[in-house]
Amino acid sequence: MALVIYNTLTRKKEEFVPLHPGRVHMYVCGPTVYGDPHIGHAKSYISFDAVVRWFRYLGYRVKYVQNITDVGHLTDDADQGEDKIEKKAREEKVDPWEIAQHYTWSYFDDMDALGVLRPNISPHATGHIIEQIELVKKLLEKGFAYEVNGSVYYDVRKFPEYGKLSGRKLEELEAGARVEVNPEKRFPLDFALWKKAEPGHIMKWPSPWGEGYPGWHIECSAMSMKYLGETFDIHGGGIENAFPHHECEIAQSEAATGKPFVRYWMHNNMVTVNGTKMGKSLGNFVTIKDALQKHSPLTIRFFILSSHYRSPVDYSDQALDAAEKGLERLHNSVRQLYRAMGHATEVANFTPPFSIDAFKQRFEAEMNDDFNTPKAIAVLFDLSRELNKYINAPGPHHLPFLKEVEGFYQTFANEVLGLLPKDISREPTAETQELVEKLVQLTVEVRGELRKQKLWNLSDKIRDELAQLGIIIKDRPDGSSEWEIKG
RNA sequence: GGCGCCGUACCCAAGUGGCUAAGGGAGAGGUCUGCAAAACCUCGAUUCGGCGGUUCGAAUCCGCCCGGCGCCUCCA
Repeated sequence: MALVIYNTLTRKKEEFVPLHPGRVHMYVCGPTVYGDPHIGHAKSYISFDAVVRWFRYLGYRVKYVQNITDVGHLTDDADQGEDKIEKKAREEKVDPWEIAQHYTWSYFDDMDALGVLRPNISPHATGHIIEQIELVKKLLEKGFAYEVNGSVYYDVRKFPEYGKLSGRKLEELEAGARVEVNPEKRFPLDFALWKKAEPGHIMKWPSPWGEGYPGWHIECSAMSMKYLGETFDIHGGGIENAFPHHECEIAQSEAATGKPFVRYWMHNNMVTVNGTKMGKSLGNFVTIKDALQKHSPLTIRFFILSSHYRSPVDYSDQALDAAEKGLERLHNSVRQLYRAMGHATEVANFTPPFSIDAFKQRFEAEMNDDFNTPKAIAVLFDLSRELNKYINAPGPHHLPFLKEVEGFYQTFANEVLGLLPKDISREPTAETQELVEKLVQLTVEVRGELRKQKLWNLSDKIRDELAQLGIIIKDRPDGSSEWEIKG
């Protein structure tokens, strides 16, 4: 079954055909590192993480590039105002390079915690000044840009296709323009490729036009084409960046190379709070670090993947609590599977109680339909229901079959969606863990004796105290007990 | 004002022309249990914001209306 992707450029789902067979070249706009990442970032990068993981499952060799914007992103309207990183640096009374470094690490810390695989290349804008200058020079040579007083602007009227991604026309944009026009611009919608550094500006570089710094949009064109080629497969990012950021990237890149820039544009929708967009400038954001105080990383990941990447999702603690319970249900099922594998055998004349292959096909079909993670998750729940029924039925259970089911969970729940805890199989990782298990086992056995003697007060006390330590005891009908450590 | 999206059970959330409208949470009843937890079984939208229209057939297409949101200025 073919993979189809919703392409913002055509507003249709299209079959994915890679430019180079067997390979996917993909670029996703990374963060501007002037603050701790929030749940909105989590949605974007978890969504594209699932996309990358799915391509890898399908056998593609993925080259995933995600930039770090550490210069050039201005605070206000188009090409006015202050550099966001310099502003933050002034507020915190440190230099801008420290700000960029600090929040870059903060970003990766949070992504690591959420199980987001690192990109293959994480280029920094400040590390690619030369490439950006070269691109600006090329645009000047080709007549798509003009220099005014040490700054260089892109002449959007020279690029007739400007607006093709976001479905806008220049006249409409001009009419709706709400910001004061920079007098250096020939046309209100022209945008900065290079900005002259005003006195006191710290992050600046020499250029053919004097000391200055690159505009925001140019970095993505320069870096994506450097690492992925002048035409590449997929460019992703938040929907709010479709215009103007991605529109400008297209204009710059296609004007410079004369070739199509990107084949498939993918945009994730946003996270809302009480129905309103979560955004840095709105101040209604919840940082990932804050969220992790209340919810586990897997819960956040599960919550994000439970809605489609192109749909908005409303963040609330209640919603996260519900997600946590749902995810726990899934985990219980997998834990039960590992427990059952411990005493399963070969069953003669075994008839499978359900078809694993059918589940696999369903899962693949859902993911191939524009990465429909909510439906893929529903498939996991359906499998868990079937598996629970089988395991709860009188044994013995067929080990090869259970192993196949395990393979399913490992492949799809773990490798593709990243939703299983590392220790889900409860394999002891160290002697100490073994010792803990033996001690708990001993305690549980003693409690079993107490229960036989109907010393309920004492046995309940042991159960409650162990629960306080995170060890949950579950008594079975036949008088034996199971236990597990809750993370 | 321009462009675009959404409105599905108590909550979250799939489904975009045709089998019984996924899945999760919460809830109710049941099995099991000394109790509890977990697990399992059963129940829950004759209906998809409203009103019209197209069609043999629509939650799905078209029109209007109501409500919410996004982009058009920085934001994943």
